[in-house]
Amino acid sequence: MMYSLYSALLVPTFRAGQTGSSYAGGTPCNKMSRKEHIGITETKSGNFSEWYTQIVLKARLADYAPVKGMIVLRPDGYAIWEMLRHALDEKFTHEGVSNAFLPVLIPESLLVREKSHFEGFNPEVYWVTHSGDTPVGDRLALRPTSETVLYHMYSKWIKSWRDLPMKLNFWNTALRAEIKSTKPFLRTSEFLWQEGHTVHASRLEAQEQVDRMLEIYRHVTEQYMAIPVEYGRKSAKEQFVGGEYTLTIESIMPDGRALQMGTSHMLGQNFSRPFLVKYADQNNTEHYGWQTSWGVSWRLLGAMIMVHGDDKGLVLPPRMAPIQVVIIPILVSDADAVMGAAESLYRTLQNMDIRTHIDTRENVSPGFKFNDWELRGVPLRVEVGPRDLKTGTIVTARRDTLSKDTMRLDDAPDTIRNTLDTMQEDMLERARQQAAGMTGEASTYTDLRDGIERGGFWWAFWCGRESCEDAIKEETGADIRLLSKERGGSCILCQDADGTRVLFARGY
RNA sequence: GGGGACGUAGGUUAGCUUGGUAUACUGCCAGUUUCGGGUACUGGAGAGCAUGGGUUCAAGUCCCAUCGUCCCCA
Repeated sequence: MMYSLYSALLVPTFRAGQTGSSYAGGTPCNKMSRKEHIGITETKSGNFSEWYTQIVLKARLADYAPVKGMIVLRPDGYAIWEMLRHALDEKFTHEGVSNAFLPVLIPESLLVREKSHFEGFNPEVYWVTHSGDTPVGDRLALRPTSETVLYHMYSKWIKSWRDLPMKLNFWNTALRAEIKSTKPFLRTSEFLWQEGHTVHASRLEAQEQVDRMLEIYRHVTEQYMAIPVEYGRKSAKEQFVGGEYTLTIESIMPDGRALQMGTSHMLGQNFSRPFLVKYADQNNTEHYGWQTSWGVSWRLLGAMIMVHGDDKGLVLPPRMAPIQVVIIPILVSDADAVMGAAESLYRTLQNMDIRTHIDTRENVSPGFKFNDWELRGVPLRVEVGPRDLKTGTIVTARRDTLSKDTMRLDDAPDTIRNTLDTMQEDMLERARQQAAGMTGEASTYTDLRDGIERGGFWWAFWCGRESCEDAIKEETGADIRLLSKERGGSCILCQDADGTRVLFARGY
C-alpha cells in the first residue's frame, strides 16, 4: 500500500543557516545563530519530538515548571484551552450536564473502596501524608480521577428516581505521577481536563449516554480541532479500571504513533454498589444506579499541535484560534491613514464576531511580525499599507497554506469570513488525507509487524484473547487502540476464526 | 523497561583537558533610525556557572550525590 508519513504540506524549513554558517578558526561565528533560535530550529520531518517541544515553548503555550513532569500553561496556551472548553461546555449543556467543583484530596478509605479501580491507579497516586510536620490520620490522595469522591457524594444526594438522571461535569486537574518520557500536554504528572459523571435509572440509558458523549468528543475534535478520529471500544486490558467497558476516540499523529483523544466509560453498577449510589423507584423499590464517566484533557492541544503544526510553528484551525485574524499595519508613510484603515477593518471584523487583533508594536518591523504570528499559529494575517490605500485593497496570508492573496477592501470582511470557513474545512480534509496515508490493513502477521515498524494505524482481526494481545504487544510494541464492531476474520496471530476487526498502533 | 547526551544571563552559547571569580550573539531597556518577510546604529542593565556536599590557598573547571531536560531503542 501507499504509505507516506508526511504530507506534501510541510514547507521548507525556515532557517538562517546557510548564509552565515561559517566557522572561523574553529570558533563558532555567533552571527549565524540569530534566526536559528528565534524560530523553530527543528523540522517536523527531521526531529519530530524536538520540533514539538520547541513549538510548545516558543509559541509560548506552556513552559516547564520547577517540578518534573509538570508544566505551566501560559496565556496563549490557556486561551486555546478555553476555546476547547467553551466548545465542549456548549455541547454538555445540551446534554443537560451541569458544571460543579470537587476537592483535590481523596481519603484513602474512599479510593480503595472499588478494589480494581484502586489497584489500577495506585502506582501513579501522589499521597499526602503530613500537614506540616504532623502525620495525617488517613493518607490523602491527590485525585487521579474523581469517581470515588463524587460517588460518595452521589450516595447522599440521590435518593429517589426523581433525582435521576444526575449529570455533573468538572473542569479540574488530575494528578498521576509520570516518571519517564514526560512531554508537555501529552504526558504530564498533572493535567487539566474535564471529567463528567452521570447516574441513570437504567442500563440502557447509561449506555446511550456513553455513546452520546463519545459522539460529542468525535464532533468537537473533528469539527473544531480539525483532527479526524477512529472510534470504538477499548480492549479489556486497555479499558478504564473498575468500569464495564470503555469507548475511545483515537488519532494517528504525524510520527506514526496513536494518541488516545478521549474516552467515555460505561461503569455499570461497579461503583454504585460499593458506594451505595441507590434510588427508590416509583414502587419504592431500591436499585443501584447505572453510571458513566467521560473525559478529555489538554492532551488534545498536543494533538492539535502535532497534526497541524509546520516548520514555521503552530497552525491553529480557525474555530480553535483565540485570535483568528491579525492585522499588521505597514507604517512606512501615511501612518495615520493606514492606522485608520486598519482600525476600521478591525471594528468591522469584530462586529462580525471574528476574533481580531491589530499588531501596533512600533519596535519591530512588519517582517518580524509576520514570522512572529506565524509561529503563534494565527490563521489569517492581513497586511494594510500605503500601497493598499491607493488601490483600495488589502493583502491577506493564510497560515495553513502560507499563500498570499490581494482583495478589495470593500469585499474583505466577507472574503475573510469565507476564507476562515474554507481553512477550517481544508485543514480537516488535509488531516484526513494525512491520516488515510498512515492507515493500513494487515492481512498477515508479517504485514502487521512490518507495518507497525514503519508506524501508523493498522487494521487486523484479533481473536479476543489477551494472550495474543500481549504477544503482539511484546513483539511489535503495538497495542490494540480500539475494537470495531466488525467480526468474522481470523486472528492475525493465532488464526482462530471469528475474530474482531481491531486497530493496532504504537501509542503515546 | 534499557541506552546515550546535556545543564554557564530570558534564549543560544565560549571557557572545563592544563583550577586563579566568565565569552559572544540574541533578547531586554533608553534613544535615533527603519518598516510590503526576522532593519541598522549608539548607549545601558542582566549570570557567578542546575542543586547540595567534598578536595584545594583558590572550583563552571577535579570528585561524589541529587535534581532536571532532551534524544534513541523496547
